[in-house]
Amino acid sequence: MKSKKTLQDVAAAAGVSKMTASRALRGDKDVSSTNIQKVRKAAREIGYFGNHLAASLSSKRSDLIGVVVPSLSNIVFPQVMSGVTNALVGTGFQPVFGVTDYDPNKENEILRNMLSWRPGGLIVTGLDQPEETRKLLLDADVPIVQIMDVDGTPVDSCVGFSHAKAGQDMATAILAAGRKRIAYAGCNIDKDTRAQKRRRGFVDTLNQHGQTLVTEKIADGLSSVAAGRQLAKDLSEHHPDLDCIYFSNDDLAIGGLSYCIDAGIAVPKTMVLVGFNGLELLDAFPGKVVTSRTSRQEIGETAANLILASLKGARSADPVTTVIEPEVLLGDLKPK
Amino acid sequence: MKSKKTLQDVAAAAGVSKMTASRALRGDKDVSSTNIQKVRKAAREIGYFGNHLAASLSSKRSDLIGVVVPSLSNIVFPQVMSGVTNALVGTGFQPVFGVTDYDPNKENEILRNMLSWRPGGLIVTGLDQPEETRKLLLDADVPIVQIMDVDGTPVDSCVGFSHAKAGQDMATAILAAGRKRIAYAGCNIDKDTRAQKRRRGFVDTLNQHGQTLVTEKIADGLSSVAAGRQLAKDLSEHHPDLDCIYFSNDDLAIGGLSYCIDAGIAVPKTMVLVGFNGLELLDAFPGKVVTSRTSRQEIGETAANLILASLKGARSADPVTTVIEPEVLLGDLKPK
DNA sequence: TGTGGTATCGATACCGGTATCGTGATCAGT
DNA sequence: ACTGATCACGATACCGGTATCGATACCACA
Repeated sequence: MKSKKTLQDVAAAAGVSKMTASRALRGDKDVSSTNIQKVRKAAREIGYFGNHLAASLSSKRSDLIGVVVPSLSNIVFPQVMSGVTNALVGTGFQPVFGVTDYDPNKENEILRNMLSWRPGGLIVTGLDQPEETRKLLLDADVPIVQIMDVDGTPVDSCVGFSHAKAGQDMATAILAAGRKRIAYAGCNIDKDTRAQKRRRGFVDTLNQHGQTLVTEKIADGLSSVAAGRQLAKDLSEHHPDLDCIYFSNDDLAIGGLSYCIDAGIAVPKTMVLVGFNGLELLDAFPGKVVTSRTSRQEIGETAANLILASLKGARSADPVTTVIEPEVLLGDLKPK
Repeated sequence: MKSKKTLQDVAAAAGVSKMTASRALRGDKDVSSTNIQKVRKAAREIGYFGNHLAASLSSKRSDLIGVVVPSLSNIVFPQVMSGVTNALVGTGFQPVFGVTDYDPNKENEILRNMLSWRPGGLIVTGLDQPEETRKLLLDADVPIVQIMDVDGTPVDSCVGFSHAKAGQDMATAILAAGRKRIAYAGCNIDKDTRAQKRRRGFVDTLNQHGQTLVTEKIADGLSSVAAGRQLAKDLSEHHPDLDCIYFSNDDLAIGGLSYCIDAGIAVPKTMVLVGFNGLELLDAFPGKVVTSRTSRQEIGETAANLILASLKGARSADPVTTVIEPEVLLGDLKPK
């Protein structure tokens, strides 16, 4: 049992040629049912499982789909990955995940590495890759789907939504609710370009209505509930007259909510807390946090399906951009 | 730029043989510094990146580390994956993730698939694989680390903690706090064997102290905040005299907390809510939920490092079992 | 000058599959 | 019985690298 079994061993055990064994195991045509049985039996008995390395090298294609996400510290990207995985189940394709930590250099390195495995396709988060990485993708000659954003020029296909618009829509909703003393609270701002786009959309819309942010505060490190709690504390202590905090995501907003609850600040009456993503977690606080619900699973599934379609369609299908619009959830916040 | 560049192309461009180019790019010995420069330059200029398929096939080893987790719907396993990724950064090894959805058949299939890529090592969640899968792993001849559990017999090495003991410890703590009317609330019970082990440890310890569960309730589907909220509602409506609910994890417990807050039930005074994992999310509710803090990142990192050590040590190192004990966090619960 | 050692390189043989094409056998139709 | 088509199968040539070993050049030293 120790020695690696090769197709040759299976063939020998089944009394046929390597080629026939190969065909039989892959369900190719041109094999008699007798031999199919024999080969399958032999493979099972000697404990054979294929060698994807050799198979992919020989056939010049692999059934790997590379998926590159910036972070695992927040449930959002695991959910995207989950969507990809679901869409790929039963197709014979297997996802391979890479994590960039929002580092463009690491992203480039990961993509190079993935491409060297000759994947069937690539799913990459975001549209804002540096020029060098972009070129890498353009030259790659595999279907590529960029996800989670549509504000920019995709390399190939694209599934997501406009963060700029999400920020604008939220600002409109907040203004409609009559809020005037608004702060921004974020994390990791220079690295997460999508959060930046939301912020910009939000601020621009405020400005267009003659308003400005009262203040803003950016915490170091990754977003977390604890960071949000601290941000809310700092902001409301320095600016007791705030009536709304726009957080860069739900994790922070929930931290803010936890602070407000403890500090006896009425939410959303006295203070509106705005997040982003619409995490299921918010079910624990019905109506409290204003947010935009994004469909992470659906984005992952759609991206994977685009890859599959493009792979099935032999020649590279035309690039598609699919927008999966977030839904603004106002919760208990009633427009005046 | 379109045509795939091969090592041969690089060699030609650099005016050396394929073999010299190969050595130069891998930093092997026996290459003059002149040629190293020439080859590197040529590779950069024609946009060459290697072919891991060919390299791994030829060298009979790949730098892939397979990581199999049961779920992505909860932040716990992404954090483990994150730990693995961190430990692997800069080592030249790349993690490949698979998700089983707690389905043993899917797990077997994923493992077969991974093994067919001849990975350098395998990290697998849990010790309770069916016999057939266990045999697959035993015959695999790659370093294997099973994680998140130590209650059982590992195939090779193992990193985690005893869920039975975690359940026992928690029961001891709850009894010490004087709680007598205790319910169990879980999800997905038949599939998550580790949650089962905790439950059993918990119940056994209650019994040893002459107590029994007042009731228990299992929700269908995956654990979630919403499910926990509903479980808490059902349990406390049917059993108004409960003074403690032992949830199978923190997600459910937080849902329970959210119900209690809305229902005006004092936590932990009137009702003790117990979870498991010690998610960072609990920072939003300081002191409210009793839980056991597990070190997911650390488990992932340790597992990856074990694989690396075993790979570096040429011959398979002796199996190691590393216990990373969870810490019981009682929060505001004071023993009477 | 002869000898041995070291540094550098290339020819060749694989790694374990798959693509391709050719061969013999079987069978229907005339 | 002969022809052409279809079926089943195997021999052979790769896929794009790496391992191995032998060849060459250069140098130190006897």
